Amino acid sequence: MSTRSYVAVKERLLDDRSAAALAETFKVLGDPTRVRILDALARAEVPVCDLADVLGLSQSAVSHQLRLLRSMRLVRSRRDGRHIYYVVDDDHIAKLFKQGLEHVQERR
Amino acid sequence: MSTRSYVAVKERLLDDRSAAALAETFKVLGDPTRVRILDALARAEVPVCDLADVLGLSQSAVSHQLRLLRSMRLVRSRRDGRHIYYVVDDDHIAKLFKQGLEHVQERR
DNA sequence: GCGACATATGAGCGTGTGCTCATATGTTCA
DNA sequence: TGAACATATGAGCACACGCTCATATGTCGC
Repeated sequence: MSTRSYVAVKERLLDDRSAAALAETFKVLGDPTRVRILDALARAEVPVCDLADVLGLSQSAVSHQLRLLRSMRLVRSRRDGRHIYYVVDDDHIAKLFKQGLEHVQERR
Repeated sequence: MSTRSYVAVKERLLDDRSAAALAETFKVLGDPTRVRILDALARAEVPVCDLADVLGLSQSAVSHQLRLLRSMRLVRSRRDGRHIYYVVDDDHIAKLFKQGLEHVQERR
C-alpha cells in the first residue's frame, strides 16, 4: 500500500452518520418520478388526482411516492373536502434542485 | 378531478429529459459508500488501495464504485507507477454536499 | 522473464425499489 | 344511507443495485 496520501485523508473525514444522512437525502431526490413530483409541488399546492394526471402516473404510484416524501418531511399535506393538497415543505430542496440543474446543464 | 390548480401547474414543468438527468445526478450521490468516497477524494488525490483501507472497504467494491463515478465524470484518475490516483473532478459536487449537509443538520 | 503488488472486471447473489392491482378508508351530495 | 369520487395501503412482481469472489490486466524490481 502507498504511504504518501494516507495520513492526509484519514483525518477529518465525514463521519458515518453524516454520510448516511447525506446519502439518504440525495437518494430521495434520485428518482425521476420524485423529481417531477417535487418540481410540480414546488410551484403550487396540488391535489393527488391532478398530480397523477399532469405527470401521467397512476393515482396509486403518486400516493406511494407522496407517502415517502411526506415521511421525509419534504412535502406536507392539507385536506380540503375530498381532496388532499400537497406542497413542498423544505427550503433546501429548491436550492438543491437549482444547484443540480446547474451541474446537469454545464455537462453539455 | 379538481380543476382549481390544474392549469397553474401543467405549464412550465421540468421537461422529462431534465428531470431524468437531475435524478441521475442525485442518484449517484444517494449511496453512503459513494458519499464517503467523494468526501475523501474531495480532500486529496488518493490511490485505490488507500481509499479501500481508509474506508474499510474491499478493493473490488471501491474499484466498481470508482468506475461509476468516473463514467459520470465526477472523479478523474491519473496513473503513477503501479498506483492510480483518483480525485474529485467536479466543482458542483462540493456545493451539493455543502447544501445537503445544511439540510441534514437543520433537520435535528 | 518472474514474482509481487495494484487495479479492473465479469458473474452471481441477496436485497431494495417502484410499479400495478385489488381493496380499504374517508368525504360529499342527493 | 348509499353512490360516486378521492386517497391510502398491502401484496406481489420485475428489475436495479452493491457487494463478494475469482480472475484478468498492468506495472515494478530483481
